[in-house]
Amino acid sequence: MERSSTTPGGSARREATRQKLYEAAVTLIAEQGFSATTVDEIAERAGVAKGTVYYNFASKSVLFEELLRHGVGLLTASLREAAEKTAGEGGSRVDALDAMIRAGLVFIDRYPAFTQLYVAELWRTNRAWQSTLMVVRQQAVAVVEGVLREGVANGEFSEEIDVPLTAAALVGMVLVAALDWKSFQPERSLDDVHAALSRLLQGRVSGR
Amino acid sequence: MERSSTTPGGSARREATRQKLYEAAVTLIAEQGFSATTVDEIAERAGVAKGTVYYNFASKSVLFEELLRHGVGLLTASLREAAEKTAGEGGSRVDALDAMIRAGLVFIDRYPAFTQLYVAELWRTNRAWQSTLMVVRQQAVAVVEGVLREGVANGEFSEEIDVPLTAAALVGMVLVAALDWKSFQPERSLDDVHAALSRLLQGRVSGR
DNA sequence: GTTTTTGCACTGACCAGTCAGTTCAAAAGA
DNA sequence: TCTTTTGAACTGACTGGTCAGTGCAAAAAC
Repeated sequence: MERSSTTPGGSARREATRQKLYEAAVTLIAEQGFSATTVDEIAERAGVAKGTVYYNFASKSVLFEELLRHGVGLLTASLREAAEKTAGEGGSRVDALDAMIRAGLVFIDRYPAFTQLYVAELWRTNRAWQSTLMVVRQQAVAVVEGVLREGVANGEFSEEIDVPLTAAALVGMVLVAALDWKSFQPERSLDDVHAALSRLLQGRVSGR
Repeated sequence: MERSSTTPGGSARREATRQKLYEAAVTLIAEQGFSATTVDEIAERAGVAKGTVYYNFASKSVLFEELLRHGVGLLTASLREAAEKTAGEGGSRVDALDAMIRAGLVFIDRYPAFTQLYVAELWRTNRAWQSTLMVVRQQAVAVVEGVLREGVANGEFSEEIDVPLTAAALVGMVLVAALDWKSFQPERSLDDVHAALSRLLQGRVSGR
């Protein structure tokens, strides 16, 4: 009997094949895009028969959709943790933003293929997983927006900032810088990249 | 007789059909991705026979590649113009960056579909048009890097900034903010968005 | 009279999804 | 302990459809 593919309660075996399929799919789709990646390729790279893909996921789209949910979930948790940690330590909201930048970089460092694929899909319209994507995106961005709002509330940030737009800009800054890092100067250290972005965040670009 | 599809010297008529094909392709590919978009669809939307597509372009890939070249060329020219104009007016390099942010926003406002498609392809590897894309990307980013270097040279920016990384981060900031603007709050004015990003650029976020 | 476009039939490769059958570990039965 | 049964998990050949690209004669545009 088939089981709903929305995760929980699967056997350990099943969960393991799912994981293998995610890993295979993420790199292939990051490189080639969703439509150019065949189910046969995914199965082959995962070391599994094609039928197994369909035993575990209702369709190619569903596999992809769950992959998105899974990945963005990890990112959101990581951002939230970074924000809460600095709050617990009594750090300023700028410190929280800085910690989140680092968390973002760590994530992208660990899952570059996922990040790539996420960016490639995010602003597309009319795709099957569009609504799923909106939901998870909003969860992640909301963490950044939350910190900005706290900063405005306690006077640390100007009341004139546009919270959603500034959040998007900050995310973009980290995203694009990190993807360029991974693509074009992968030998650089995370600390190095983090330092450059910190500087930009704190307006220590102009002046000396 | 077939003609090389690398543009110049085409008749006005031919150039017009090419343009129609670009416009049709850009929206379709932005929405669906390259592989999911069929040549038949492109031809239909352009109001042209399928054979005409192949009379004008050697293949689907070549059509797309020329589209990329064309679009990024427009962007680069626009950025360069913005940078040179403020230089001519004796503005500071921060002013130049600000003018380029505006130029970027204007571009994205006018060609949202192209921008979307460009972002979706930029960090992919192993695609046919990969090398073309690297070249045009570098042309555009180089304009930003140039302004940053001038700023460092004349003491306006810290010598410690990492030019390529900061350039990437700035591009990312504008790109993501603008795509979010177009996708989620399209009613806002360009000036509004520009003001928010200016503030961020000039470090007027923290403090009041 | 040359270039460009049209319309349309055709091909061959490719691919998402299906399904009848296999495997095997663990439960039930002896 | 050994045997049988069960069913979840997996397999891979197969199908039906799709799509990039071709070929070509006739029309339209220049």
